[in-house]
Amino acid sequence: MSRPSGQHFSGDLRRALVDATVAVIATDGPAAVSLRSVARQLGVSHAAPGKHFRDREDLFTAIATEAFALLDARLAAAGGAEPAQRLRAAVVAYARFALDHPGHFTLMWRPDLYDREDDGLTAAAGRAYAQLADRVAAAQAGGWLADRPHGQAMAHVWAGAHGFTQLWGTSAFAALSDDDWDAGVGQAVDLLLRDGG
Amino acid sequence: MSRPSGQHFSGDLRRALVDATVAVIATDGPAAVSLRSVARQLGVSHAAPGKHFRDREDLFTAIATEAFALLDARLAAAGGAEPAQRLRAAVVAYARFALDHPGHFTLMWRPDLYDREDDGLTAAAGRAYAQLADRVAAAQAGGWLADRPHGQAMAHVWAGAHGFTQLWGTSAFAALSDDDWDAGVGQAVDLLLRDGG
DNA sequence: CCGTATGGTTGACGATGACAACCACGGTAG
DNA sequence: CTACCGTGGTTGTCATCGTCAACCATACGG
Repeated sequence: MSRPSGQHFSGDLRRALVDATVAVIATDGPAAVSLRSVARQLGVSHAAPGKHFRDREDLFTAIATEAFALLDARLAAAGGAEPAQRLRAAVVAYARFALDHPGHFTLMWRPDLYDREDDGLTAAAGRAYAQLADRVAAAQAGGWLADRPHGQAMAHVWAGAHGFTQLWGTSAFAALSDDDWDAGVGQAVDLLLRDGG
Repeated sequence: MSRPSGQHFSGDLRRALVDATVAVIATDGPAAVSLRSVARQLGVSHAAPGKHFRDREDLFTAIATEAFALLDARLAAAGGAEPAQRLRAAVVAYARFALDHPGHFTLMWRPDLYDREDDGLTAAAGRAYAQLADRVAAAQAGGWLADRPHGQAMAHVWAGAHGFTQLWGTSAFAALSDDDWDAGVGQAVDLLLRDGG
C-alpha cells in the first residue's frame, strides 16, 4: 500500500480484486467474472491480477477460503444457553450468512470452480464443519435425535439448512417469498430440528 | 436424418449435441462445455451447433427443460399405495434421478446458465413441482405434518431432499460415503418424513 | 548509490462465442 | 423436367477471454 499511484495501484489490489469479484458473483454469478473485466473495473491492466493470483481458479479458491472462514466466524458468534438453542442458532446463522454474503455463499457451493484440495481451504472448511458437528453432537447428547448416528443427524441438519437456503435463493419457492426472511427461516428451522416421535 | 453424410451430419445433430453436452457436464461440469469442443467431438464444424441452438444458453435451456421432464416422469413412475408411501417414493425418486442423470441434475440447479423464463422450461418445471406438491398435500391430508401450512411442508420436503442429494453429490459427507446409496437415502428420507411429536 | 524484489506495464498467443456469407442437398410448384 | 427455396451444413472473421513472456518503475537494504 501507499504506492504513489503513478504507475502502481494505490491500495491493496489483492483485496480489491477479491471484493470486486465477490460483488460480481453476487449480482451476475461466477460466469460473469472475467479477470480482464475486474481489472478494467479497478483501473489496472489486464494482466495485473496475474501478480496476485496464478489463474482464475486461484482467485476463486481464495474467495472460497474466505467464505468458509466467514461462515466459521458467524457460527462461532451464534450463541445460546443450552445445546438445542446453540444448534438452532447455528442453522439460523448459516441461512443469514447466505443472505449477507451472497457472493461468497454462491461460490462456496460451486466446487468445480476452485481447488478443493487447497490446504488453506480445507483447513477453513474443516473448522466450520467441526463447529457444526460439535453442536449436533451436543444436541444429540442432550436427547435430540439421540436414536440416530451422528453422521445421519449431521446430514439431516446440514442438508436441511443448505437445501432450504439454496432453494430459497433460487426463488424456487415463489409461493413463500412474501414471508419475512427471518420468520420463514425460524419456522423452517423449528420444523427441521424438532425431534421425531 | 438419413442425409447422405457427404456434406451433412448423418443422424439427428440436435439430439447428438444435447447428449454429448450432458455427458460433458456429468463428468467435467458445465464450465467444461464449449460449443466448439462439442462440435469437434461430433465431427462437425464449429458453427454447426448454431443451426440448432441460438447460443450456449439456448442449448443449456433445452437440456434443463429435458431435465425437468425426466424428473417429472420419474416422479410419476414412483408409485405407492397410501399417501405417505407415495411421498416417500417421490423423494427417493428425486435422489435416484440425481444419481442416474448427473448431467441433467447438475445443470438443473445452475439457473444462471439457462433461461429461467423460457416457456417450455417453466411448463416442465411446473409439472414436476405440481406433482411433488400434490403428494405433499395428500400426505398432509393423511395427517403428516398436518399442523403446518402446505408451503412449509413443501419447503421441508424439497429442501431436505435437495440439500441431502446435493451435499452427497459434492462429497461434503465423506464420513457417510461408505454407506450404500440406497440405504443412506432411505434412512435420510425416513428421518426427513417422520412426523414431529 | 547501486541492486534487487515487488508489483505493476505492454504485447502476443490460442481458444471461445457469435455472426455473416456461402453452399449442398431435398422437396415442391409450375 | 426444371427452377426455386428452405433446411442444415460449411468457411471466414471478429471481439473477448485466460495465460504467458518480456519489460519497467519504485521502495528498500547493502
